[in-house]
Amino acid sequence: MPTPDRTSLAAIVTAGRELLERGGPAKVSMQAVADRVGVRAPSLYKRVRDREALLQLIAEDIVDDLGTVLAASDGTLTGLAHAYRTFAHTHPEGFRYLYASSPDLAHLQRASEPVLQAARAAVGEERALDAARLVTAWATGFLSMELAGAFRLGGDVDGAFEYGLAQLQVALRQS
Amino acid sequence: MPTPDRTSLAAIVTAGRELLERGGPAKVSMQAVADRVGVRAPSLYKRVRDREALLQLIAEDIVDDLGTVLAASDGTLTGLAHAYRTFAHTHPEGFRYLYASSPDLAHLQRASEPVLQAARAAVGEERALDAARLVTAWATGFLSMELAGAFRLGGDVDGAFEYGLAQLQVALRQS
DNA sequence: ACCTGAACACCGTTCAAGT
DNA sequence: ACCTGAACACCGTTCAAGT
Repeated sequence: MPTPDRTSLAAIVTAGRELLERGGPAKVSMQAVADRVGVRAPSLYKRVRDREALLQLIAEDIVDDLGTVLAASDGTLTGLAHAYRTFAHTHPEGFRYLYASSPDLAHLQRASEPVLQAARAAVGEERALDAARLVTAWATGFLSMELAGAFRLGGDVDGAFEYGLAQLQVALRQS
Repeated sequence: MPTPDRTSLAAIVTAGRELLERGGPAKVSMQAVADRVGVRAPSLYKRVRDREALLQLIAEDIVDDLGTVLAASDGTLTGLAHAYRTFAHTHPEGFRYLYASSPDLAHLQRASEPVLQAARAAVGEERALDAARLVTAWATGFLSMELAGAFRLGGDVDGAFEYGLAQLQVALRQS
C-alpha cells in the first residue's frame, strides 16, 4: 500500500544546505536534516546513500548556484571576479565547503565556463586555459583567506582585492 | 602518589598529525590518537581541552613546519612559491586542513614573514603587503585547486604553475 | 598527578515491522 | 513504496575510583 511521499530529495538537499550555511558541515547531521524536512532520520536513506553522498549533493547544488551567478555577470574578468566575491560573502560556509570537498567535475566545469570565455577574449585561444587558471586561483585563494580571517592583520581588504585584479589585468595584457 | 607520565602533549599532537595526514580530519578521533600514544582516550583530556583544541594545535604545528620550509628557501618569490608547492605536495591533507581551519594569527604571521620580505624587495615598502597578498592568494588558490583535483580536465599543471608565476613577476615589475 | 573503566549523550546506519 | 521505532556500533566527554 503506497504512502504519499512526505519529503523529496530537493527538500533534503535544501535543508542540508541551510544547516551548512548556518553552522558549517558539522551541523549537517542526518537527524537535523530529518527534523527540518519533517521526517525521521532513517527515512533519508530512501533518497540518499549516506551522509557523505548528501554533502556531495549539497556541494553540487552550491556550484550550480555559483555558475548561475557567474553567468549573470557582465562577462568581463572584473565583473566575474566581483560576482565571485559577492557569492563568497553571501554564502561563506557554502563557499568554504566547496573547496574543502572535491566537487563533481562536470558541475565545476559548467560553472567555470564564463571564466574561460573571458580569458579567451583577453589573451586568445592559445593561453586561455592558463590565464583562466591564474585568475581563478588568485580569486579563490584570496576569498578563502579572506573568509578564513587570514587578512585580519590590517590593510584595506577591498583595496587589496582591487589591486590584485588590476595587476592581473596588466599581466594578461602583456601576453 | 604521582604516576610517571605515559605520554606528552607533543606526542599527542604528532600522533594526531599523522592520522590527519593518513586520512583527513575525520580520522583524527580521540580514540585513534589515544591508541597511537599508548593511553586511554579519557587521559588525553589532561593535556588537551577537547578535540577541537587538539585540531587547532595540529594546525599550528603544520604552520610552524611550513614557516621553517619557507624560511629555508632562497627567499625569492620564485623560490618561495616552489617551496610552498613542495610543502603542499608532501603534506596534502595538512595543507588542506590549514585553510579549512582558521589557524592562529601569530603562527600564520611568522610563517608568511619571508613572503612579505620578498615582496618588499620586489615592489618596495609601499606596495609590499598588497603584493604579498597577491602572490600568496594565487599560490594558495592554485594549490588548493590542484589538491582538490580541480585541474583534472587536462593541460599541463606544472606548466600552469610556472605560467602564473611568470605572469605575476611581470605584473609586479610594472608597479 | 596522572590514568582508567564505566557511564552518558549523541550520531550514522540497518532492518524488521507497519501502513 | 515509503516511513518508523528499535537496535547497534562508534565517538566525544565526564567523573569517581584507583595508583
